[in-house]
Amino acid sequence: MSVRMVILGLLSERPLYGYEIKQIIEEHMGDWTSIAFGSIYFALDKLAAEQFVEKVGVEQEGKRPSRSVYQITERGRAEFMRLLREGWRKFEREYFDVDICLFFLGVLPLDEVKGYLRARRATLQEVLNHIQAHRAEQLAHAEVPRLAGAIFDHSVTHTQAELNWTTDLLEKMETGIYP
Amino acid sequence: MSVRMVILGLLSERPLYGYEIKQIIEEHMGDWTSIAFGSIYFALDKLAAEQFVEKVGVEQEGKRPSRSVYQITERGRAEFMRLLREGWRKFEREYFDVDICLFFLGVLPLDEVKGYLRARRATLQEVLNHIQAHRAEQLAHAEVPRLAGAIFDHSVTHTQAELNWTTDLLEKMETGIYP
DNA sequence: CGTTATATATTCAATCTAGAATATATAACG
DNA sequence: CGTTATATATTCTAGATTGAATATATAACG
Repeated sequence: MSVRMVILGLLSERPLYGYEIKQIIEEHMGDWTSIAFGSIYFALDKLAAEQFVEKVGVEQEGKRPSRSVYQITERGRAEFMRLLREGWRKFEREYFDVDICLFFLGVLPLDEVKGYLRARRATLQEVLNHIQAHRAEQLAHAEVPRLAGAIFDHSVTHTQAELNWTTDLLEKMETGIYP
Repeated sequence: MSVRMVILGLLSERPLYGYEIKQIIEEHMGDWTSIAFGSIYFALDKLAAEQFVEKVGVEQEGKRPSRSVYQITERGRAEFMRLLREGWRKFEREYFDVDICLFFLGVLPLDEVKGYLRARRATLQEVLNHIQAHRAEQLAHAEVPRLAGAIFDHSVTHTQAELNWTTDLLEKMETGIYP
């Protein structure tokens, strides 16, 4: 549902075509979301069928592929607000593949797994550094909305949480508490 | 990929049929994973076509629907180990719908959003209490493998992280730092 | 100036997922 | 004992998602 939310949100500011939406997402939201081309065009089709958006025309620059521009409708604005309310209200549990790997610990040699955990720990530390550096850099530009800080903090918090958990698990494995 | 991993993992212990796999997942892994019927039967079909599992026969108790029992093959065991290695190695960034809602803050009245954040904070605290109680209860039974503790900790860590972030964001909104 | 790389714009096939629909068996209950 | 609820077992459809494939335009570079 977040695909629909992003598209309606961006279209609520001005009319856009598919490729442009992809570009905006990558440029302005790339740190905390990712949506494939297929998903965007699929969602635009569906939203148009539901009359939440409508095709306002087909532009073409020179001989480049023509582009279908969509604008949001009144119904679409209402739907966007509904989706936002739903998004704020719903709390989704998230699942981690690593938990499944851990559940089947014993299938792979223990030392091999410890190696993976050490690598994960290192990667997580790198990711954390990267996010924090990127955060500082982004927020130096005053143009970025203030809330961008909160969104960065979200990533930082969860990455730090994952790093803490990984470090703790590895320590318990190395001192023989686990498995 | 986690669907395949779970199925191959469970089949690596003994032959099972689809519904049984669903039951085991809900009973033993329900706290940290969830797989729908459709996904299980789809994956079994696919795994069979790839010769990672094979149908060993069709049981039937009385006049109940017959059940197709699958067992893992040697190729399947190798594939399972490959998937485990891949699972340990890959680090997947996760995205949160709430970040998108936050990006579009300003569309809904600010007080309404604050209300949602307070509700989220309360829900998160409840979820945290619930996990911790459940964790204590589960680990009291000595039969549960020791690593179950680590998996619970994973949920606890991330739920706590989410709670911390939410609390912080709300505080900044209430003291006027945000938006 | 010719060649290669990159950017523009969309479509498509392949895959995966959730959950309702189906159909029957047993348990529960007054 | 009849009715309702729940458990067993799978199938099926509708929907969603990804990433490659397609086709052209501009930039880069020696």
